[in-house]
Amino acid sequence: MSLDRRAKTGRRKLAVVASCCPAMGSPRVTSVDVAKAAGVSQSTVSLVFSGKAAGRISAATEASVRAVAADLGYRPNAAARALKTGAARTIALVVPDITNPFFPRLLRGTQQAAREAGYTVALIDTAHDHEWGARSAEALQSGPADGLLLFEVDPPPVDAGWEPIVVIESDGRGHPSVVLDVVGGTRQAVAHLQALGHTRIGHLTAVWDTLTFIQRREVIDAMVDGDVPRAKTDFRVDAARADALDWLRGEPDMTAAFCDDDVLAAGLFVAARELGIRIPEDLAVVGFGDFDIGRVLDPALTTIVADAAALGRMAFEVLSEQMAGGTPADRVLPVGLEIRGSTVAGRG
Amino acid sequence: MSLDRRAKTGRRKLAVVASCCPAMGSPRVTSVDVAKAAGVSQSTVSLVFSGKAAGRISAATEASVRAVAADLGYRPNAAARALKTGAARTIALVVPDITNPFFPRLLRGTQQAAREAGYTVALIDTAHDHEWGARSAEALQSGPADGLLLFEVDPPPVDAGWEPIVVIESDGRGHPSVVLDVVGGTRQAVAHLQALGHTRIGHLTAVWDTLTFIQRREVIDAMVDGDVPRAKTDFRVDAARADALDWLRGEPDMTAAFCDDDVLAAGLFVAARELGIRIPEDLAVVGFGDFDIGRVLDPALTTIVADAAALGRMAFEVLSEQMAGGTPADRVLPVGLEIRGSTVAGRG
DNA sequence: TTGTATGCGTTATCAG
DNA sequence: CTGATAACGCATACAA
Repeated sequence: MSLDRRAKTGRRKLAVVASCCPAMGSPRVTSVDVAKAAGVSQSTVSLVFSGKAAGRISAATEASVRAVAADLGYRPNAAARALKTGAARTIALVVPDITNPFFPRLLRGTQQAAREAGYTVALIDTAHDHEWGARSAEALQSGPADGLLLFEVDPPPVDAGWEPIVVIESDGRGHPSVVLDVVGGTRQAVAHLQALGHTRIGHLTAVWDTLTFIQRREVIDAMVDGDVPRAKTDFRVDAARADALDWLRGEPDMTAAFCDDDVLAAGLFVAARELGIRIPEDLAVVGFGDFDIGRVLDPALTTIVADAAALGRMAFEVLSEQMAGGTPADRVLPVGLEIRGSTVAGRG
Repeated sequence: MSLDRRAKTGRRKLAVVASCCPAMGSPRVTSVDVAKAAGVSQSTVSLVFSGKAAGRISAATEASVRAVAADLGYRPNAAARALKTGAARTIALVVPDITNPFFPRLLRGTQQAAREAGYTVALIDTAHDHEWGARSAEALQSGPADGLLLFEVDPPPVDAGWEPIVVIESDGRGHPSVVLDVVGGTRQAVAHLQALGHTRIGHLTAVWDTLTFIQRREVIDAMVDGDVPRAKTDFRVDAARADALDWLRGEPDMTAAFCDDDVLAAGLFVAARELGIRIPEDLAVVGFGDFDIGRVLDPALTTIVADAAALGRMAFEVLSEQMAGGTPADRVLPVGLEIRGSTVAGRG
């Protein structure tokens, strides 16, 4: 009974709450409140705020509704809208390590594209916890996200309880995928080193056996004669430095190294510095990614330029197509070799 | 009429959709579907999945409900739950530049804390677009997020249509805030330089006039005699390098520089290298943040260590308190000076 | 221990 | 051009 009365005098509620205690909870203004205050029906308010007012609601009415709404501080409730429409206008991007400079750029590109399309991006950083990644993907499917961008996370099977998914830099297993031209980039890098006369080329590689790293290993193994000196390490400067220290000591006749990431290359630089190994005279180094950390090294790092932002935008486009009901084709983003001082003395 | 019939034979829908065309849209399984298939009521299913089954639903029933649900691929609809409960179990973190190494770490810390509490973090990167930041904050209040963590974004007034907000590294204007002990850190750094005998100490500062940078300027101005050589620059290595080049040329008698960020310091290093200025002999350099980019410089960068992850965790804790209805106190996170080779030769 | 009924705030389909 | 009214899927007081 008293509830009914409250509903009928609901308009007064606002003033009361505002002057009472905002901390107690948000004074939620609904479309009904706006309708009452504006003297129109709730559906009119809805029409105005869902952008479907054109040609259906008079300009005067719309203006007054908007004015009243602004006055009351009304905002459409996202949960209710999502429930009704079945779309949250949110996508999730799941990445293994937001701490690696590649991923912030990926996120930024994704977010730019998403923002233009009116989508919000929720970023999930799994910190290389595969299970957590998989569970996040699972959880996100329940509805918080209308679509998923998965970087190096095993996607759920295509047939399962299901939602638009695009896979980045890994095997789509049926889902559309977006990848860098890792094979092409690695070939360029190795060819560059070989053109410089290097024959004993090492590979400082990631500890993870995911598609992108497997491809690099395969390309290098195929292009380089004999066995390839190889060390696996974590994508952190200190870890890379420590592992590179051992590696360099154990491979005295290695004259060039391909690193799976600029961060690894930076670790290798530090190790080389400690051992008195000169770059590029004693050791030529190539990285992957083109991060700031490679540009400030002395000499600057030759690297494979990967446009992470473009990859993110591309991934969003593909996801868009998929959310629109299409069946997008896989895409490959070209990469380029940027030659700097770490392979050619006196350069950059 | 036909709608009613569909509702009644709804259970069959699943099989049809599954065998037909998954790409057409997700075969949404609802708690009603599960209830029917399990031969229980919808509320029983709800009880099971909202974790309130203990002592109310028999173990056998619960097990069978779960089995059927798993079989059908049921996931509770987040929007419906959010609508009903009024909480999305999501918070948003708004940052100015995810590309700066500080913020990924901040995010990671926030996410760790949030995850433990069962919250998801949505990251919004404004790319230093203040308006976009403000609008995001506005938009997020509608309900996608139960609470907001705002880094260097002007918070909406406390009294407005309202939601829990914690402000990081800026003026809360009534909202609880979490900040680094920037004043203490800057003091330590300047004192360190002065103890080394430097008197002409410059300041490579940010182009933004936000609280944290204003504080640093004030501390330095107060501690250093005479005018302080100062240059403003963007938080990008190339921008910092370019600006530092001019700055160094124009300030020949400056013997030490405090940089607002390790990224700026890295730019300064590159510029100094190009000009043949030796670090630390000709110029001692202190950074802020303790990023990888400072560790790989030669010599390594003396810096103010700011634990971004801890700041993120702290911010989430404060937000938690607030969401729980409390009125948390502001908090300050201590920072420490890490002395390395860029100020003291032969060190690190 | 389980089932029934109701409403969260929206959107969308209709009459008016 | 506008106003009732019925879902959307879940949670919860209450009845059984």
